[in-house]
Amino acid sequence: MTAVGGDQVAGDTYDARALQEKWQARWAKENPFAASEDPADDRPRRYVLDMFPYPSGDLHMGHAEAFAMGDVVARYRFQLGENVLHPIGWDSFGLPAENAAIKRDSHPAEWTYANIETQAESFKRYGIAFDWSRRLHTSDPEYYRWNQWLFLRFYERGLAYRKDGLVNWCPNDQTVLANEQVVQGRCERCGTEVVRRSLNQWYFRITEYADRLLDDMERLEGKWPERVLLMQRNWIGRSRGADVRFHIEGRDEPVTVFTTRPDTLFGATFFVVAADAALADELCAPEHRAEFEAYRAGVAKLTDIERQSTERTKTGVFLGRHAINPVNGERIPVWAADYVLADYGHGAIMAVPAHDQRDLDFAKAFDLPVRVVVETGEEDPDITGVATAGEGRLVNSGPLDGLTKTEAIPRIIEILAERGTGDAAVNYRLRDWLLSRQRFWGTPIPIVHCPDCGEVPVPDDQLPVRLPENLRGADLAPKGVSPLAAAADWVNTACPRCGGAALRDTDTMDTFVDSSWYYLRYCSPHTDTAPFDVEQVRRWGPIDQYVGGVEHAILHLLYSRFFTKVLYDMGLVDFTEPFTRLLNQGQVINQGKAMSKSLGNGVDLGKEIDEYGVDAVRLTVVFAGPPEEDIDWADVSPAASLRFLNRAYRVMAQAGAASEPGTDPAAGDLALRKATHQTLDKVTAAVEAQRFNVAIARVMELVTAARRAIDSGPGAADPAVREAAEVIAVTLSLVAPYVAEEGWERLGHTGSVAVGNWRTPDPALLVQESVTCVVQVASKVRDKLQVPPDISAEELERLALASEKVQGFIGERTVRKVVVREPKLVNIVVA
RNA sequence: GCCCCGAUAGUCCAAUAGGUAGAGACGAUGGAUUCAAAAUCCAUAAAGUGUGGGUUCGAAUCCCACUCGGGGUACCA
Repeated sequence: MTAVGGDQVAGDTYDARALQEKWQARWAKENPFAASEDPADDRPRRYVLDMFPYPSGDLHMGHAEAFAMGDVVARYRFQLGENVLHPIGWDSFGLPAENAAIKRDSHPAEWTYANIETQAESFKRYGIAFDWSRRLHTSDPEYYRWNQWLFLRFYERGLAYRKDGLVNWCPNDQTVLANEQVVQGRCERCGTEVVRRSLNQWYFRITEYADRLLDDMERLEGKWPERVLLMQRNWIGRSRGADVRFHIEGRDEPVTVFTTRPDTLFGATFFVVAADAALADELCAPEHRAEFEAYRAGVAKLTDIERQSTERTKTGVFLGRHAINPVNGERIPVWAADYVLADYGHGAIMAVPAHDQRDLDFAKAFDLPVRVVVETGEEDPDITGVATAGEGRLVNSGPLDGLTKTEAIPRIIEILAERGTGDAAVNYRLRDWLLSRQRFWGTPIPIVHCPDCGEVPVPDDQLPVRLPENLRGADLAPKGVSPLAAAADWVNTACPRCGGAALRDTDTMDTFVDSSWYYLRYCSPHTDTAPFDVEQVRRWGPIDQYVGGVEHAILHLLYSRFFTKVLYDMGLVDFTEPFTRLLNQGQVINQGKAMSKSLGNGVDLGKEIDEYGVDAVRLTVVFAGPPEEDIDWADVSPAASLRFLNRAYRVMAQAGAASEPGTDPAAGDLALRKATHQTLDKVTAAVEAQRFNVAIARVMELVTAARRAIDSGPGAADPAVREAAEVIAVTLSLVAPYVAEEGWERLGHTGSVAVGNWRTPDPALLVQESVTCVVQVASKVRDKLQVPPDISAEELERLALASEKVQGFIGERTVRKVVVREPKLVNIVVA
């Protein structure tokens, strides 16, 4: 190791591994990143949270990126001297642990907790500024006990309930899934095609909160990524329209349908009931029974993918019944079909083939009449097969004739309401959250089924209902019912109400329940009398900055928002949105493809760290581009990051060797001082705006400026060089904590650089005495002038016109107009 | 199909409220250093902003259409 630039400083290339060990030990001892609970501590409080990891193995590149981003935010807040809460824990219930246990003939806890330890060690090496004392694992009984407690509170409020219904069933994982966990007709985790099964399951009544979940998003505007808000809005899918009641011949009760186009009611030519709805079964006339049953059986066999294919031609059967259109008394045939969904609206529709493509496709398939009721000027849908949806006047619609859609909708609703056959109505695409799972490694549902008392909640003082510990390996294999059912001594229990023999509910909760409120538990992780200490949550909540991947855009984020609103209604939290700001970091990919084991193109985080060191890896992921964009590992260079860090380190080491801390920078080189303060100003702005890659570019400039000052300027001993080096250490600490600490120490400081060292730029050093003004003639740059920044428009115009170059370009032409944007631009418009 | 987002040197990316297209980096080329190489340092070249229109004194930035890429959603009545 030879010193460069003439300064003999020992070790001017840093040894990443040695620094990592040295500073990890120091941080472990000094605990600089613990949040203060002292009520007298009046520093601003800041809650920064990364979505907690699932312990699937060791940390990988994706974690490296996500946590590096979150740490920039947290460390910036630490540097500002704020009281920062930046905790870590594990989302440690879930299927992979169970599958591993089956394979290894062990208990899921073994695999889970071993992985957690591995990840914890890796996080420590990775240098994330966590408060380790708040660590939690959702699979601990001390944690999941409160899932049960919360479930019971939801149950008391009618927000947790059981119902029969068609549910998504994954044949591979042998469990039901929530709607949110079915992606394109496939199981979100294993990719198996999901089928529908009719089962009795537990649900959370999230639909009751649909309006609030939707409307409260207004307050997240500008603070959450626009696309996440959009995805949630679409997912909730509020549509406004009307409920219309149709009398069915031979049935006492009318059947209600929901429509967003009540204005087209006069165009309804048939009526369709979801084939798998109970209503279809009930309405079916005896002479059509056989045909209907055959049809229904065929539909039940289809997977969601087959069923949802838009290519598929419409199918259905006539039920041998007729409905009466409430506005014109027309008799229209009632059909059963699978294009109508049993669980949306009322599971039945009025079909208006002229103005709805699906209804038209059906009408064409079964030769049903098509009646145009909106004159849009488009071709006859009965001929073209294309339903018309444009604007136009209503026709063939009695009292609505001549009206536009916007006029007709309120009018028809009024008419329906007067006759008592309809009302304005709202429907949502969002369904209730199916929360039971037929798997082992999750939170047992704290309900006992008693032959006499029915469904009985387990009393709070008997919580937690612990998972049995004697099941392992093959005992956990999926059988279509929860493995818990096999634990006879666990299942058989006394009814909490009557004391008689009863059975425990054997399903476990969706693990998204765990993650819906974990952020609250961090505020008081050791509380054992409640899920969280209400006072502590009042102090810390809500989260100022949440960081995580877009894959949770609807799942976790929607559930967590729902939980927060319920807890607000219960008076346990005083805010209604859990995550004030959200940052979605991108993914790390390789050569254009997602990294995967099967492709064998994975980048191993451990190897990268061994080769380049933690700081270089962190710098690489943060510098690669805007945080929300994907990083292709083929496009980045950790080697280059390491080179830069060495350069920065050398500047700090040389400045440290040449001067003492506390040197007054005022006497230093003015140009470098200005560069330092400009950098500080720009880095602060970039970090605040979450443009971390730009912030790093600014630090790079300062390193270059300091390098030059040492080599060919005032030299390493100049106070301005020390000032620059210190600012380099402080700003670099957000991404390269080890180099920053070591550099800070080399600069002669004894404490950690990481906390409370951010500086405010000196405004006097930010003002520039002259700026470059561009003078354009006909929008082309023809001259540049050095002018004072506070120059007046008149003066600048005079100077610009006085320029010889400019005059040369104006020539004989007349000046029509002079646009002056002092102090940076003048544009002379010529004829 | 519908709805969003994006496209800037060979590559990744910058460009306050339209106002000099280049901050930073990778790579390339040349040079210094070296017996040579690595490392280090210095220098240079490189696009007119996906395409076509429009608004404007002036457009990467605003508007319209299209192309390509990415994402969401999929019979939601």
